[in-house]
Amino acid sequence: MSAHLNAPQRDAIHYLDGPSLVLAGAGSGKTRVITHKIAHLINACGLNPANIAAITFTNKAAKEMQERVAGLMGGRVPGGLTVCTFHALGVKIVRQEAKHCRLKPQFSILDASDTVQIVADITRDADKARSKAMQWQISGWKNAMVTPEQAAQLADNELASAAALLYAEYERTLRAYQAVDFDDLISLPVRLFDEHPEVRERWQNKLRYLLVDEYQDTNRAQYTLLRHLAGVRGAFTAVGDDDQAIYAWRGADVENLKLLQQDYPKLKVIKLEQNYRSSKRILTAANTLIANNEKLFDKRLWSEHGAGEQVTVTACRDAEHEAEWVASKINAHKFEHRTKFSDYAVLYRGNHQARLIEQQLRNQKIPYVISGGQSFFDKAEIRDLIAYLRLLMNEDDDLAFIRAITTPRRGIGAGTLEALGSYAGRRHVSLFAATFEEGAAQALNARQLEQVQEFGNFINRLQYRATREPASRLLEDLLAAIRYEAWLFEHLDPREAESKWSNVRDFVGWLGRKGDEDGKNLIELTQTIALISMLDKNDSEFDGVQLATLHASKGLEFKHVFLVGVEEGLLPHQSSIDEDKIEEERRLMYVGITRAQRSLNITWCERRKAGKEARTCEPSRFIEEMGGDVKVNDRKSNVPVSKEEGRARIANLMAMLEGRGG
DNA sequence: GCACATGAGCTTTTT
DNA sequence: GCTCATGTGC
Repeated sequence: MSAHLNAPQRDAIHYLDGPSLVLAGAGSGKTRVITHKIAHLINACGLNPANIAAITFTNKAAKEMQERVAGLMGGRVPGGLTVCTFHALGVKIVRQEAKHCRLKPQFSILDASDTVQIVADITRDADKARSKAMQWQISGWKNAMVTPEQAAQLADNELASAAALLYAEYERTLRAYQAVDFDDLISLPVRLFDEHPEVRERWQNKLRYLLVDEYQDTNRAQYTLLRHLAGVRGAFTAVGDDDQAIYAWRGADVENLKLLQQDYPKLKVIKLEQNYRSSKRILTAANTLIANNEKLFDKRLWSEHGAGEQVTVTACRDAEHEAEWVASKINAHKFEHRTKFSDYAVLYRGNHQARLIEQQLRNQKIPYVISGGQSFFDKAEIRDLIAYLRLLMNEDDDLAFIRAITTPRRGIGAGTLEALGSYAGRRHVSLFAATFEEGAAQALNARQLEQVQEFGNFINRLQYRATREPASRLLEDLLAAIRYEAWLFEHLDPREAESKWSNVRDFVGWLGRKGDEDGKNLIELTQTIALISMLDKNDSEFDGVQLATLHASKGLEFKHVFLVGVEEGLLPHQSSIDEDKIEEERRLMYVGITRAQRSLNITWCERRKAGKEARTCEPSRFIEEMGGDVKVNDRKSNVPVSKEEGRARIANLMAMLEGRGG
């Protein structure tokens, strides 16, 4: 096993005398280092798996880490081993220590749109963009461990001052709902450990060795949490690459790399510079591009691979043609090289770009998977259902109460809710609790009271059953009781209702199976729902082209990569150009390039629709910065007229026939 | 007082 | 294309 490891990798794995930082270039085997180190700690050092935690930033990375650890450890993740995201670890801590955080263990986790709505509710401001900006500001403060009092001092513009005024009430509102936002999942444990040394010690003794993936993406709060957990022992390995820092917008600070050296003077720094992933031409393009950035640590990636295919740059007429070209190219390439669909990835800057790509892939009968998945939980029908689940778990969750009681419509509208809300506000109780108070009879008229209490009783009955019956049966009964399917078909056109209902079926089926597999009831499932992404389940088996944002692609690799929309204004994004944040965009491009093993195709559009108007685009400066060893495709051949498309269709058909025959 | 229909505006990246 | 915001009928 060790035979596959190079010298620096072995050093990184075997070094256990103190804190270490592994600077791992793209494709240099950093996941291999982390997973082998876990195996080493357990097998060679005799550490109990329950005392080890590997922390990642995304669910996807956590899942891959688990699979690879299992691969090293005889097919199973060792019992008790923690491999999860920062936020999932935060949830675990806050749930277990809920009373110290003044929360009940069944607190709700709010997502981005919930928190924006809370800000809007507090300000009674209909301007959603402004609410969003203020929530953004508050989130930034929380990530930087800035209190409401400090925020008031720091605020240097009108919006920030307004947000500072809101901040404290925002926090009070969350607590009143017995809810936390994503930022709390990090900052609450930090505060907990600040205030309760004995709790901190307990966790330090539980998690005796920490491995942190993508360290360059930690924000201040996450770093503080890491320090609390690592304590003076400093038993941790942080793995990161400053060239792949792409989360500054979320408060990540590459300075944390420097800070680590300051705070742990004995920090052992190990560099991994041999790239195992990409052919030389791709690696050279990546190196040449990233050389345009100021470097924090000097690092030079090299590879033993051959030169490989030339990187291609293709200009397309517009985004439709771009998508069409990519789809045709995949079909043709697959036929020619006898590859699998899952060997291909299409990467893009923004989620909205996925739509056109999806359309074209469907047109050309190419199977695909979209990673990211968050958007699935953002769909109205899924949020409807989650509102019920959240309410079952935590009846103080007023946001969930309002959404559930009004969806589907059951004769309760704004008027009723306003009356109930103002009564609940006077009594300082949740909407749900107010429903059953005697005083509610004065606040509401007889019909309103009856309807509201009927709903309350309905929820109570479900709650009673939720801890006693299998999740799948309860979900079925819930859907039947609220007549969700009928409601969808009554007020939407059949196609839309069909699609929404099918999403609901997917979600319910998935949740039910998960409950049965893990032996969890509905309440327990709901506790983790905000943090998991459902699309994690099927990607290993399914043969489809991978669609992902550049951010979501980090940590993954593909034989053949298509990087689309590489234009000024998109990559680098206009807002980054305006704010002079080009370097992070360049790193994003670097991440995209370094995903590719064998071939890299870059496309850009001469015209792109921005809202209604189509506007003329320039190729991204990054294309030039990659150096001259690229093949620029002739523009005429890129307009996929019927000939190209026809050829692709035939190729596709033949591939299908071939598959059927043997 | 409530539900439904139409229209406008918006899209950077994630937990 | 998809959500939210506002106006009209029951």
